[in-house]
Amino acid sequence: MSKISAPRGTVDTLPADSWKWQIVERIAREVSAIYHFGEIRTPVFEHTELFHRGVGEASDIVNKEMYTFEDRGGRSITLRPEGTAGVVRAMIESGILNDQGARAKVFYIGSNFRYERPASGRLRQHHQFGAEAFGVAEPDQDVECILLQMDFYRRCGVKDLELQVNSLGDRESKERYRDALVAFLTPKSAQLSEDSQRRLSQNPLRILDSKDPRDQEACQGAPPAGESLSDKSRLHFERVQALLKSASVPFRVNPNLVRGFDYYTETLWEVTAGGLGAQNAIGGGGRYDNLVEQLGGRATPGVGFGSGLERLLLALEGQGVSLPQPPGNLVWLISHGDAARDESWKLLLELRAAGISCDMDASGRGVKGQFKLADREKAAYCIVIGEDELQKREAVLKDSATRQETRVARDEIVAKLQAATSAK
RNA sequence: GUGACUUUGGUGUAGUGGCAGCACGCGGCACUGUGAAUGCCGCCGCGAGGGUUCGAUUCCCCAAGUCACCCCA
Repeated sequence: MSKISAPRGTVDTLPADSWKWQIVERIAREVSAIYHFGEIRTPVFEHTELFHRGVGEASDIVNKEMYTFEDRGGRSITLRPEGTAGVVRAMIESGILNDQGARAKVFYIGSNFRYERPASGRLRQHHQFGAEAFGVAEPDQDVECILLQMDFYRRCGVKDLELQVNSLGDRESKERYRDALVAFLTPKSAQLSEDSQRRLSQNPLRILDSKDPRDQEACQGAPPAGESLSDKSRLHFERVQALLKSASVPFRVNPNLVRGFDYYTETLWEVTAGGLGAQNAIGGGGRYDNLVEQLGGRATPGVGFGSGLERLLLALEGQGVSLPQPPGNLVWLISHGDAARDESWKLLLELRAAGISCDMDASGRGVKGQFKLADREKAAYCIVIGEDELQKREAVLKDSATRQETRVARDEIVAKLQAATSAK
């Protein structure tokens, strides 16, 4: 039979690595709780229209990267390419945002799907930790989200971070900026890259972000976003910066920072990390004050971020930072002879009933082989039972670290191991 | 989506148009009572696929991975 491989751009996470995911996810949940965000879980697939209306028709993600298919009932379904749209949909649908002045702070951990050309740090299924805060239009809320995100990185041990911030302003400021940019670039359209010539009508802000030297040349002297900001938007952005400073979070204002979703207004930000290569963004976010209304909810401001977990893990690896490996407290049962083996089996059940992680060989190896297995599985303790111990109603308890053996009465083994393994 | 490079046991590698070798690993035995020691024996592979050829691991296609662009997490 021929083998079947995992689909392109997907990976399996095996036990040798899954512990890292457990730690990172645990840190995400802990830091979210500290900032008082509650967990939300939404479907992995949604009606395609949600992303067309939410993420935006002009974005590359909606245009050419979505996994869209018709289900057996003839509905157009899309595997979510990002987390925010589904969260907003769920908040509206649940009625949480219906009350005047409603507020909610939620976080999520889950998969996103984009039809991309895979590379290191770029997969077709990737995972994000994200958070969204609804109902507060003040810049303080933007900064709380940024602080949550940066705190998450700090607790994971990521180094060499850079936070870039920018503001596109409210809807009117954004349109004013867009018009100014189109007016500036249209006379130069001939010297733009092919991609950017298309963007000029579709998504002109993206041209600023282009790395093509022709585009960068053409953008020289372009009107900065700040000039188009309304007074309110300018004050908003200034307070974001003031609050970041007062929280001692280093950042850089990047007037060319543009992000891939159409729904952003006012503040937007991106965080890059060293150790990643070309795909060096590990997370980004922004404010989206029109999105809830656009998706059929009562007009409610919102702000949030998404952070890639594969890239976080890659960055840690690239930086030589290792996550704190949880202490092993596995107990391995070793027996000599058939009667002792039966006794070990009974003890195994007792230990497990007492909540102790334990295992034993089931394939009839000799004592040496059983010790080898215990060693390979990194058992913290071994319990050895043979004829002698059986007769005396005892067992030998061996500490793997010190290799010291002590004889323990059969009736006291469970309690003794409970104390030993919980102490670790 | 564009271009370049890469792909050999579980891992790391050598090599060739006709016999695929090494190291680590894994299993057994020496050794039914102590783990990473020693010795012996053994196990596992040319990217699932297609083509050229008398014959392909080797050449071509395809696939997958990596890098840059692109995009973004």
